[in-house]
Amino acid sequence: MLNHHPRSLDPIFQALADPTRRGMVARLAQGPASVSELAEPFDMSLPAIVQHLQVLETSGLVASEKIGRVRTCRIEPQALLTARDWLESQRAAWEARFDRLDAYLAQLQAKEKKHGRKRKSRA
Amino acid sequence: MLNHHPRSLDPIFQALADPTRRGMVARLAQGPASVSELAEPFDMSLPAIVQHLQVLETSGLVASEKIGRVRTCRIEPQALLTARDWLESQRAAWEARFDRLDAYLAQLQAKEKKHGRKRKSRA
DNA sequence: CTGATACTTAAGCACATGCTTAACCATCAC
DNA sequence: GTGATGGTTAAGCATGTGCTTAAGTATCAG
Repeated sequence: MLNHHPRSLDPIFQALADPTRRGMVARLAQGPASVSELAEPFDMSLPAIVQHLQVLETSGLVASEKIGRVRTCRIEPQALLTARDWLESQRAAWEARFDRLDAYLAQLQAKEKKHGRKRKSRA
Repeated sequence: MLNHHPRSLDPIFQALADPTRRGMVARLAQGPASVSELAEPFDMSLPAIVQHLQVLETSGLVASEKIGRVRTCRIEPQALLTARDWLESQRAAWEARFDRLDAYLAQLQAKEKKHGRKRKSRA
């Protein structure tokens, strides 16, 4: 059984629930960038950008390292995978139940065609 | 080119950034449920549950219909897919850049050796 | 050294979020 | 009708979020 409710998903989804932070993630998916490079597309003060960056780092989606006076940020793909896998497992669960329902309905119809009386008992 | 920053991702990720709401999504992935059924696993007042449900509905992750006095909720798989696909596209972008970097490094190494054989550096 | 660059820290503020309790409304069973 | 069931609405409150400006630190360029 998969672990469906790890608390670590909280900060990941929280971090992704903001267009500025998603923009940063998308930028970093193309390769590492400095803080100012990350800030450039956004009409926002640098402290605001740094705060977004802290949210991303705390969530584990981004890591960074300071060399000289430049902080270089890179994406942390494992956190991305953690979120994607949770979503995928939910989708898969939904589809499995959909398929079971579908099979059940097909069976119902098949039996009705033949005899119109016999029914499977399982729900 | 895919549209990477639709605003509709905001409420979806926001909705998923809470363990109670993820629990409800996981429950609904197994099949429809009433409000009280959804509330049952959580140590929380019913109005709180209904508020979480509203967040899920506004995000498009869940839909519901009231029949008699019972509101039946079901998952809305398209919203789940929207979120999953964004994550997957970021992961894919990261991997593509990783592969390009890898190829570049391999090429560098080949040139350095002048006559050296090609090597895979990503075992 | 001097000044510019690249952040960093601190404080403050408006608004959003996640609960609560109390009261209310609409079925359904009898 | 009465009462129980399932849900809804309203109000309030503590805490969190997303910015801002102002001021500070550390490095590099000359």
